[in-house]
Amino acid sequence: LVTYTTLITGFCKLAKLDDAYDLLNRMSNAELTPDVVTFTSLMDGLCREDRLSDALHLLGEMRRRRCFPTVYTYNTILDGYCRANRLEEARKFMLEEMDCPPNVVSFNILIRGLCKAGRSTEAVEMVEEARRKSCLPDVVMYTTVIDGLCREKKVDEACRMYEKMLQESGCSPNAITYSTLIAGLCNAGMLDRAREFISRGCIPNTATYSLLIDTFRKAKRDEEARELLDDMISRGFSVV
RNA sequence: CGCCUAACUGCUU
Repeated sequence: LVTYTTLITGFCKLAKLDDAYDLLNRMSNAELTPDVVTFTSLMDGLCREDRLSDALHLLGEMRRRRCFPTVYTYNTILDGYCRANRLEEARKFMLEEMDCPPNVVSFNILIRGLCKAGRSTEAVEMVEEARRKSCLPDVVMYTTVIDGLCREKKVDEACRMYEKMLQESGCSPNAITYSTLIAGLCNAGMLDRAREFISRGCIPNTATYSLLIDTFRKAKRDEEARELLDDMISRGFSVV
């Protein structure tokens, strides 16, 4: 069962739904009953193909078979609503249709949906809503909101979220957080602030450095670009 | 030990 489900998950991620369904049939032929993970993976595959209504049907089908959804299953559906830009329905689903409490991933999915829809201000509010509902904001949540704010050119507010993140217990920025924030600062032309992050505690990766160096060059600040490159080398990055 | 969420890059284009 695990082997089949693992393969089905793989096909779903590769957007090879036909192959996934083939395997599902072969499972039944082998007298194996799909479990909640199998169903969740298939629903994820359907959602990624923008087939939310089929995913919802499958949810009904699994319940009919006395196979009960978990928070993973519900999160998959939530993400399906968000992909379809049906954010109000996503929210309604979370509040009314789930028979288990949402977790931090549930909120992260909705927050990402709001950000993608250019509604990052509401996303910021939802961080507090999550906290009220005992889902402590994590690094993914903060990074998502920071990215959303940056894309809407609200870079100052993004920096404020970063500061807030530092106050949060059990949550510290990682390389993705920094590359997100630094990309936002670069796009806003705030090169000096971007550079401060590098010189402080930030964990940069190659992509972050490359973007920063490139932005300095475009701003005709070759001297500083050069310094960053040296900095990069001295931190042990291999430069081609 | 198998399923859900974040930046960049690449693939699907």
